Amino acid sequence: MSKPTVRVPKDDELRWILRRAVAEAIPEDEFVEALRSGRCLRLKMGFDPSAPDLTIGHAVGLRKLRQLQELGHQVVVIVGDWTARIGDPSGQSQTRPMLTAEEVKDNAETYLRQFFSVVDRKRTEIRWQSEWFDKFDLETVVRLAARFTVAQMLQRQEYSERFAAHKPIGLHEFLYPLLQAYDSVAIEADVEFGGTDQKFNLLVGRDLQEMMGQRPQQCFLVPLLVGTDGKMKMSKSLDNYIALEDPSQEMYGKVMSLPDDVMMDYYELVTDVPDKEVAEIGEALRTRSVNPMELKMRLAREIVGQFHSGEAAQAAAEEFTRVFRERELPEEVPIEVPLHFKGACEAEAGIELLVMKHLALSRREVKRLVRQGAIEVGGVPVTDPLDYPPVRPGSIIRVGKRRFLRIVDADKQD
RNA sequence: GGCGGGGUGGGUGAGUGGUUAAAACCGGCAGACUGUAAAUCUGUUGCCUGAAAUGGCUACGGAGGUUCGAAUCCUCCCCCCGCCA
Repeated sequence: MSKPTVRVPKDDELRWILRRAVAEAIPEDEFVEALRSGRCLRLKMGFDPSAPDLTIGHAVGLRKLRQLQELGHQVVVIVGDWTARIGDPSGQSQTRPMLTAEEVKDNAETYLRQFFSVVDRKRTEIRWQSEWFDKFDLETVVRLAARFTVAQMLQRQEYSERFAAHKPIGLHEFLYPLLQAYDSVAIEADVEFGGTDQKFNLLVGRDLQEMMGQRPQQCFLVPLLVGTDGKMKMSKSLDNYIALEDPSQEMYGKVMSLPDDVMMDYYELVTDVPDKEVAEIGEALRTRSVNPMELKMRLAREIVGQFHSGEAAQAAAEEFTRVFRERELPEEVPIEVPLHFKGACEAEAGIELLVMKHLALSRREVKRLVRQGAIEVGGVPVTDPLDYPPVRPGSIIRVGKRRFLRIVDADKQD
């Protein structure tokens, strides 16, 4: 493996790396020194292949990795195929079902595909925990566990909170930080990356390396991105996330659905809009000198542009305006419903259709929607649950603001 | 091992024999308004049938039982939490 040459960042670049979208670097002076040393750093980032969808919340950390790669540093991504079996004890973590080897492999693949949409694959080493943990025997595990105390574990907020709230803490959960820490030893990490919720785990890694005679890693913590609900951290389980692989249209819409007052977090954490400009936008928002919608549209374009393309962002913006501001029909309605017209030019389309196509959960819900005036067929609002206007091939059924269905002639399909 | 507390709808959580498909809040959905899928306001929010209903079905950890009737009472089981050991 050829040693990549490492570039030492200038002051303004260093400031960007260290200040923008960063919660904490521990210890910061060590980290700065490391960057200035010209040494190629091994940047560790681990993940559990249990829920493989990456969100733009994850992108905050990945973008940092990318920045450092640009300087020539080496990323080491660790597939947590062992820790995935334990489940990171975040908040209300339930016991997760054990994944089969096959599922883990699939999930890891999916994860990495998304990971490399931000991180440079060429400067990344992929390692699996099983490389070292498969060789562990009970004695090794016991010795590892013996290095830490319960009191130390209870320092972690998640544990202490659960403990205080009389919520169960499985013994094996204490193993989680230990395994993650050992990863750092196994790959001789220089810096480990994670969200602020990972602080404890990363610090355990730092301690363990030192105990085992290695140079202790620095911990680089990025802020957690708040979810689209504007309250909780973005996560798949809370269903308040924007996935890296969300289609451009949906990604755009989800950004537009952010509460106005979390926009600035997004500007700072997931865009490269320069600090000065971000500050100006923040000011405009505070003084209400600009319609917040304008600022949010800019944000949505930045984000879609980054994870898709400029053209996709442009198209999404136009489509958004058409559908939501002008309440016109979208350019394309992806859900098609083949109906048999049998030569006739019109046909009946009942409520079953909407249920079948998952535009509603039950027939009951459809009736409710009708009562609320949410359904229109071919531009005509449905007012009577019993009386649906007839449809023609090409008719569009609209449910609420954003659910659409297009009727096609089944007999003319192949 | 001993004693005590607890398991309710997507979430939090009230409810101790009928008026309870189950308060309240959150979330979800819809409508109005807005140059945002923002905010705000209003409505709605188990399923099936029905024009509608004082119609049916499913539901309060699990299995049985008492009763005309049970989320509510009894028995056994499973799980969680605390204190003591």
